[in-house]
Amino acid sequence: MDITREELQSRMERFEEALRSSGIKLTHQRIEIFREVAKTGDHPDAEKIYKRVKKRIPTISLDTVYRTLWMLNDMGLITTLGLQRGRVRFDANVSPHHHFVCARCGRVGDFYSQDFDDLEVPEAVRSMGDVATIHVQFRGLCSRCSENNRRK
Amino acid sequence: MDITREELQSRMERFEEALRSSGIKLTHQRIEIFREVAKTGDHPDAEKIYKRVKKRIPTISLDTVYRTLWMLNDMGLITTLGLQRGRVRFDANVSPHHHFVCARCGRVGDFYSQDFDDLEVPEAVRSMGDVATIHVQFRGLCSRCSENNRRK
DNA sequence: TTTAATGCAAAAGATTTGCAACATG
DNA sequence: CATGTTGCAAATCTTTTGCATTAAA
Repeated sequence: MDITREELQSRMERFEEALRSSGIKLTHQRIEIFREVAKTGDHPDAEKIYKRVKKRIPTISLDTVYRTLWMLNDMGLITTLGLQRGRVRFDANVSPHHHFVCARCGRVGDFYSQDFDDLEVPEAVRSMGDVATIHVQFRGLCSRCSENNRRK
Repeated sequence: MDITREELQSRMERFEEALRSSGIKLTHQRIEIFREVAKTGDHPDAEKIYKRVKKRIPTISLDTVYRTLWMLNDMGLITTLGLQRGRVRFDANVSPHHHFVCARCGRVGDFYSQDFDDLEVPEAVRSMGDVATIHVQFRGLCSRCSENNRRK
């Protein structure tokens, strides 16, 4: 589930502009780390991103990957999903979208729905704070896992 | 945000029955660990649960807490939320409900909504797998954090 | 009594930090 | 050139595991 060339281009531009306007340096490693998260539709964890970037920057270190990912998260350029035991996964798709998560293997599928984006915020929630984003998550067995199930 | 005496009672009974019918032993520590998660409306992590149970069972060990929590999760008696960096939180409220999460401090508020429980599963999701649960999550600044903000 | 569960200590895994060397603006 | 950023190594924090001991059924 990869992203189009145009979408990637536009994410990269948004990223470079955001860093520049915050006075944060555009380093080689930051660019490659963001590109790696931005170009894929899967939701990699820090280790996976590290391995992929390492192919292009062999001297990069895992802690730089972490530092960069959390910085990008704090700037709102990527988001995190906490879906598996003790491991955070990152998502460069910051446009409103929703997820299907496989309860067995952790596989995540994105989907879009204007109806879900526009869901009304209940009164009970408004009293808790200012809502910025809404996110709907379905859980269940993905088709691959339920096939494996049947075969047993 | 604590639970009524009746609700706690009913959760405890469901728990004991579930273990008994699976042939899993009802140990002192399992009972106290479950009670601790069941009786609170906050969404504690393993460490917090450990500290609380330790007051009543001073010799309990952290690994027993972990083992028990994951077992309860696998049995569907509690669920997990992955909301903070590298730390899993547990929730004994398994009836359908939804969350407001503070983007800054991680505070979680529960709310109920029949409308959200009944949201229609889009075609795009049905093709990914069999949906078992739906969960809507709002993110934003909680009222406490936005007050602190204003004061600065 | 039998078998599963616990506690301990140690390991493993994930993430963070201090600091000297280095690259960007 | 000044300052922010990196890589390294070590530290820290969270979670898991092996094994002898203990307790539930």
